[in-house]
Amino acid sequence: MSKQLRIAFMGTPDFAVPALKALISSRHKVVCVYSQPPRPKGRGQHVQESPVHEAAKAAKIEVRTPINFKKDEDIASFMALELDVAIVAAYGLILPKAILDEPKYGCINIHASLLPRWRGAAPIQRAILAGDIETGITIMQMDVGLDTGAMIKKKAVPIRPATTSESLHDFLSAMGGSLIAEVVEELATKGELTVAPQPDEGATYAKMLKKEEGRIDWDADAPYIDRQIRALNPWPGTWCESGKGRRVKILEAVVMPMKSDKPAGSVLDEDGLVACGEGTTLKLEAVQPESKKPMSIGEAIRGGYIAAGQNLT
RNA sequence: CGCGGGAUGGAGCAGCCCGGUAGCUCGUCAGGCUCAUAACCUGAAGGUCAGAGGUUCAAAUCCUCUUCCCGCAC
Repeated sequence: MSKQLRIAFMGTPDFAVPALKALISSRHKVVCVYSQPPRPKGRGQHVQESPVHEAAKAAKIEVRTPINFKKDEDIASFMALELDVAIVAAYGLILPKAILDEPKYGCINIHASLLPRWRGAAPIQRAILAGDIETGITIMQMDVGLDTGAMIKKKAVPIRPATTSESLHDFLSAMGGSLIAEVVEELATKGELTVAPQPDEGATYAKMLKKEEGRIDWDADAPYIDRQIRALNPWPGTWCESGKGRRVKILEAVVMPMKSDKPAGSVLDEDGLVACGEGTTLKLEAVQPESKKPMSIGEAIRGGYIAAGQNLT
């Protein structure tokens, strides 16, 4: 049997938690976890530890939350860990070369796309928004570029018409956990990694999502708006305004085969059919008015939030 | 103490400002109609009005506090 590896885990949001847990339950040793520092968050601005931070604490692993790796002392304490490898998943910090090169086998990243497509911050959402038919997980050796390192392992999953960012996120998150466990075990057994250089050809960048991208432009065609709803769910949410400046999130909708010559944004009937760009139509299924809980379109209409004949903007 | 909205039968709401018998659209149940139906007609059940105090002859409604939920911001 090969040796037990000393691992550091670096990650922040929910996405990274399954990977951390997979490593904790492996035969290897997670000696330290790095995460973004606790910040005021959410309603009430309470200071909250990141999901990875909490998971690490629950497992009684030392957690470090440096602002960045510019200070010598932070680099020194990282070196003092005498790592075999560092596993990075949605950490939220750019790692300097000194850190990348420090562990014996370098730093390995879990990325939620089929690289080189969708390098960057929001690969899951961008893949859905763009209408890709598949995406996946790439495990790669990190280098100084942004998600440009050599690829170790890749696994694809289909994007179906009902796929949302939320469901895809959870699936890829779990898959990332099992893949990284395989890679680490492989590394421990063979003492090296088989890597394939990542081509720049076909590379695209997944820019961070902006709040404003969640606003619906009813002049867009229904298939696009549908992808927008699925891609931006649950964050930042897809929304429009319905009378009186009240904001309404659209949680679910389906593209309908009917055509309409009504102005984009018109609510056509009591079932929530809405006219979109180029004559296409979209039927709303579930919405959430400002200050209210999510509800079906039927409830929203009975509640007076949406009415046939009105214009959504 | 970041800003704001909300809590009323099973669901979504109205009523609150100007205290005085609990209302609407649905759902549920029963009966009717129909070849038939998620349709239509008739009827019924179902609510400590989030909780606790206070004011009042009288509180869903006015005052105070508590709990929970949500949107924004982040």
